[in-house]
Amino acid sequence: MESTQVTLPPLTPDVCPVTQTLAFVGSKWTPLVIFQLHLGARRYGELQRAMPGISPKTLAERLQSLEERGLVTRTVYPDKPPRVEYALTPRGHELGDILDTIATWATA
Amino acid sequence: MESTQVTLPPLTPDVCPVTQTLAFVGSKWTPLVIFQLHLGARRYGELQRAMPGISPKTLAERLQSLEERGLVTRTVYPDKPPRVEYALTPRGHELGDILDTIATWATA
DNA sequence: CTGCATCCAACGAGATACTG
DNA sequence: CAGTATCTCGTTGGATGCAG
Repeated sequence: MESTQVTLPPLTPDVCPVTQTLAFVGSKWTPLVIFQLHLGARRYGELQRAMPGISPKTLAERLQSLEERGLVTRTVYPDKPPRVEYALTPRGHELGDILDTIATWATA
Repeated sequence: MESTQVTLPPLTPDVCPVTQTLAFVGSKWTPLVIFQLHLGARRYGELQRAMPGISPKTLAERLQSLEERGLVTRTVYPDKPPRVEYALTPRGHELGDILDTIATWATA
């Protein structure tokens, strides 16, 4: 082969899949949310307590974005009081693995 | 082994190496700059032409940040007119490889 | 050619209070 | 418990003009 065939993106940020991915996971708190869920399913309140300083608004936003992108599932158990559990999808765990790689690189 | 040993980060964004890395590469145009340099050394003007729409200010900012973090080298050839060449360091190429991985994941 | 200085508009994210 | 609604502020990045 002549080049390593990585589906070379067009050169504007809006249409580059890598740029879009990184802009998304680069938003504040997102990596930590993924890390938490990579360890296992978590409830809303657990996540909030695990990440001191995150606002409810931001946490909800992150979880919704992740759900829209098919990276997490949201499961509602109609208990009383209500219980909602978040978990990574297989594709979300793949991303979690990539974050692990970055962690290794960043701390080397 | 019991867990995959990834030096679990503290749970606030400011001190998480992964968060810092992703916030940085997630800034606009940065992935594309790295991509370009991952293919080979480039001059300032070449980069600007390769990425239509990037402003000189932003390009300069990105290159300086990358240099400060030890990911690119800046070489000045005292020609007339002046010529400046940018290239990835070994560590920069490692990051480039990670971006390739993300590209594969993102386009799968 | 390779940048730096300035000004400005847009977006992201925190604080806080309130609801199903 | 699990969010939503506002409001506000800081930062990012684009446009432009000037300098070495």
